[in-house]
Amino acid sequence: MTPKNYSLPEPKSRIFNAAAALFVNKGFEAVGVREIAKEAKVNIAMINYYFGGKVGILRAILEEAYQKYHQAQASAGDDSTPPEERARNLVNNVVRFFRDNTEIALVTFNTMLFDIPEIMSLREKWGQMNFAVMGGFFSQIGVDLKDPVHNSVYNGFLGNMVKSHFQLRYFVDRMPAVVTGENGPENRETNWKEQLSFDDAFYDRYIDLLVQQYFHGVIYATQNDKMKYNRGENK
Amino acid sequence: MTPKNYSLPEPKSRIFNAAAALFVNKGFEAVGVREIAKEAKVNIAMINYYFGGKVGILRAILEEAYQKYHQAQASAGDDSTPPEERARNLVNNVVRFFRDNTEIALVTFNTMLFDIPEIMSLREKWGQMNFAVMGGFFSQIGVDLKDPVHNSVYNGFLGNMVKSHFQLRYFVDRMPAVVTGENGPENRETNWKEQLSFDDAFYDRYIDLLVQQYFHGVIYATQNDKMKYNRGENK
DNA sequence: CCTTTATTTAAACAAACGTTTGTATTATAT
DNA sequence: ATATAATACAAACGTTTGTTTAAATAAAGG
Repeated sequence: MTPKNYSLPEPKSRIFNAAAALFVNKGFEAVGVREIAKEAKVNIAMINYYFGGKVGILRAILEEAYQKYHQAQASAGDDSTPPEERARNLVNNVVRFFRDNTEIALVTFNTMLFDIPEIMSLREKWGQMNFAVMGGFFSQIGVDLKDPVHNSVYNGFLGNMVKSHFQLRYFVDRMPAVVTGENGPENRETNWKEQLSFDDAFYDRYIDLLVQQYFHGVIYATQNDKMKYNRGENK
Repeated sequence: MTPKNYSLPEPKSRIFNAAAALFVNKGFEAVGVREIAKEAKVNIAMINYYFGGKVGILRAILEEAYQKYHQAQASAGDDSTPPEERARNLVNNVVRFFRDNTEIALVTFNTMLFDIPEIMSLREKWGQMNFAVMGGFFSQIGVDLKDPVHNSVYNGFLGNMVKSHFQLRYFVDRMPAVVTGENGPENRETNWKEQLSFDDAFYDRYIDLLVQQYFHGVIYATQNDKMKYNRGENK
């Protein structure tokens, strides 16, 4: 047996991290235990030993990510917080969450799209938790989640916006920095990448822009909806 | 050999439709050719015969969906169209596209998230086509896609918003209409579903709300961004 | 009607899948 | 030092995978 190499994390976390990276790139179903084991430098039986199997890794990733995401939502303020500040806290927390946990966050959001029998109950449970934790905030800004049209626009709005950004950033981060070949419009994203740093200054401005977009949009849109469709009252 | 049953569509379209439904529910990698063949009532070798293999079905789905999506974007107006009207046309077209092609649209958006070797070039190509077809519109509303922060918020904003709605709607459409058991907060979505019709009236109001949210948000947010960060000028 | 082409089928193939098993090795407790 | 518990390993297992092959059947063309 190979002696332990103390410069590596423990096998369990190596498996977790290797799997997260592979799942975010290829999706859960496309990644096999042999590939994970190779990436984590472990024997494949260790996946069953530490996680009870492949699905066990996914479950561990989802539960860790969701606990953090939920915490990000819940700590954005309460009903005494002014709504714009609460929106800003929320976006700031969610961005922080994605920055610190990009891979498991993306795995979680993307896994929720598909019917994976062993984790479908998590999808339903987390949908309801989102509903419950964000309810106070929506009431503050004039959004009625019991109205299906409001629900369709606003439920998950900010989470999905931030997720989309990090998904695109993840692609960009993995692109080669230098592309040999013609320097034309096709290379626009690569050129853009070379000049780009996803640093605090970037995210300060990103958060500001997103919050303004959201907050000023929602004020006007919900009032216009109320006037135009005589909707918006609690039932 | 079973005689042709003329009440069914041609085998090729049966395979396409069965695969689209399965892919949207479970994801491409989790669906096998035997499952598709069974659902389509064909022999598995026919998947190779008609589509060259499993990936060929996916490619056919993606190409059909993207051609339509691109057309929806491109036909929303041109640079002489007032920007709010153009935004409304765009959202209306995209919603129309999703309503008429829900499954292939969702398959397309969700497949783009993962590295599937045979279709990765499509992802890059379509990212650039989106960039090109939407450029005029963004200029009209004060969004500079060459600014990475603007890009991060606005590139794909409306497409992703509408996609998220249809993704959630797809889950809701597949939920049992009646849940036996306790009638409590856990059943909120089911009760909501019973009262709900995704009819033209729903989408009229949905589009209105989304366009107002977007349009009024973007006007304010880009102006605030310009003032606060001294940004926004073309370079 | 006969020939050619197109479509469908059942069987086979090689590879891959996630899990299990028994053993070896290492770590811990006394 | 010995016994027990924990960890790691290689091999095996039964099943599944997408593709291919050869033959049968149906459809089209002359």
